[in-house]
Amino acid sequence: MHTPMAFLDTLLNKCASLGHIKQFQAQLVTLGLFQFCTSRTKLLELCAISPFGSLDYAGEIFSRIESPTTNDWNAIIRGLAQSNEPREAITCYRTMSQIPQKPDALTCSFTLKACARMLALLEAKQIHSQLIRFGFQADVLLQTTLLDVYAKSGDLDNAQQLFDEMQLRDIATWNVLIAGLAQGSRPYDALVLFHQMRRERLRPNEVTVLGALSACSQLGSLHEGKMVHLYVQEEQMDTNVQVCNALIDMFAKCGSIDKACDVFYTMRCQKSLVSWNTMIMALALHGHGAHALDLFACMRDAGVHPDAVTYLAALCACNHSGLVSDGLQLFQSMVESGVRPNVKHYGSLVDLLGRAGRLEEAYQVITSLPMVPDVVLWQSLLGACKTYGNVELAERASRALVEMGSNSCGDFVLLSNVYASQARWTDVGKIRDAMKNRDVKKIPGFSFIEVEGVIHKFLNGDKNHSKWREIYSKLDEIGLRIKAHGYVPETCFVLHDIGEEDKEQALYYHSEKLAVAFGLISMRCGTPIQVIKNLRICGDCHVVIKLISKIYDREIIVRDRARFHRFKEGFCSCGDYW
DNA sequence: TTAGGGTTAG
Repeated sequence: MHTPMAFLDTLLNKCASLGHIKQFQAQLVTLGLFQFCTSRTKLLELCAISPFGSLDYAGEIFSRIESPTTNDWNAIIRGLAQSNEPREAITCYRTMSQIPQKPDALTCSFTLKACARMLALLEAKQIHSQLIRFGFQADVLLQTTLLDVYAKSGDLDNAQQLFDEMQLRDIATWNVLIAGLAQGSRPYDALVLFHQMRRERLRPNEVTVLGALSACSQLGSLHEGKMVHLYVQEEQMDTNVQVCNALIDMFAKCGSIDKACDVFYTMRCQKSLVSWNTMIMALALHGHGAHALDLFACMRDAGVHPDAVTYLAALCACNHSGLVSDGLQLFQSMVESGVRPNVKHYGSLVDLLGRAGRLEEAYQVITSLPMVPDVVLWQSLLGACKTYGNVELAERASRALVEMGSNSCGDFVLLSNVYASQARWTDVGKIRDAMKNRDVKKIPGFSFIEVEGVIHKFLNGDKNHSKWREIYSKLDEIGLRIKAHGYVPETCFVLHDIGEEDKEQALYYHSEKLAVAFGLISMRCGTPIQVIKNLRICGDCHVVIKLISKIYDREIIVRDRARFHRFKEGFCSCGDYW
């Protein structure tokens, strides 16, 4: 014998379309139960959050409730938090604070989720203080949600503090902080936490591993990455497609394109679109353009449809390998296949045209863009103008950059280099003055190198390393040897108001050179030296490292912001294009 | 009754 309520619940469980939801609502109204029974709240929730529901219709149901309960509000807020308009969830939460039905821990949880999606730190802090007032703070799930908002919004100090203060943590709590640190600016701390977790005999799961791998990728730490890989194999997590994708990305970004290929080709699970995208991007990063285009063709044969990321990766591969006509064709086929190019795709197109010396066409692309151009497009054009010595177009690009409010050091240096290449020294001087007057933003360059599992970091002109004297004397030795090979410092890469000799000094001690010198003195002969730089590699360093690879017969790999440079026997895998 | 953590570009 069923009670009427149990009967309603059974019926509700069978709802699988908006039509069913409407029929159910009509039943409730007919039976006179709509205003009073809990089934109404369940119905509302179903309508607000299930894929076949409708948030708009949920709003309509909600508006017919005479006095909505906290649970009714929760259903709506939960729906809004996962919608395209998460801000509405916060608005709703505020409205709710003014009525008799007070928010509960769940209301806060859903609203915080909305904050996390919007990176709304301020709003999250307000809710945090209310949580303390309401006495909800002991709840692990809620605390973890809160921790997640702080971490995602970049307030890592608060996230860390919250974590330290928590009485009770579970695996999700650790995962949130690890992922937050990894995606924020503290990948090293993420790995420390990962190891601490293992020491405390907690068992990292797939989510933990994804965070740890992301940290390894950023640090370029092959040593750490291999350890995580080992753990993945031990725990048989390599059947998880996301873990495999993260492994591909990690190996590629840590310089080991062969291992990345291994993982890709021997995956035990079904490859996803992301697997293909990651692998194509990995090959692009290493300048293996032809292989990347092969894969692009293979994925279509495998019935996987390329998306905007795939096209970007493939275009990037063409760019980095100098496959200009392939790239232009690819862009065309993208438009034809209905994938709408975004500003990044146009950026690649400008790069391709610029690289081919088709500067006017590149300029036309930017000026006829169906969207607002970003600074990167103009910067690409400016770079191409430098390569081809086109002063007039370089000035136009610079003007555009200034109008867009760009105040980056690199832009000024590029224009100055264009002038310098034409021996227009008065103009070079003007740029220098402009830079002085404008308080130009300069992102400090730094480089990492991993030696025997320890990561060493160098800034330009850094003397903080315990072996700095040996490093500097190695650089002096390098300086002498490369000059004997005909090296002339390209001081146009420096733009300070200093004399030529000082300029040479400024170049000598660039962070990537310090890291390479440290590698030479501390790593066994024959071991490749691998360095990671946060910015693009400097032109002079590129010349110097090519020479070092030849004179010292050493393979040197530099990962910069854009790609890998593999120096061997005096040549670089980028073919001097970057 | 209902909650938290996840891979590619940028």
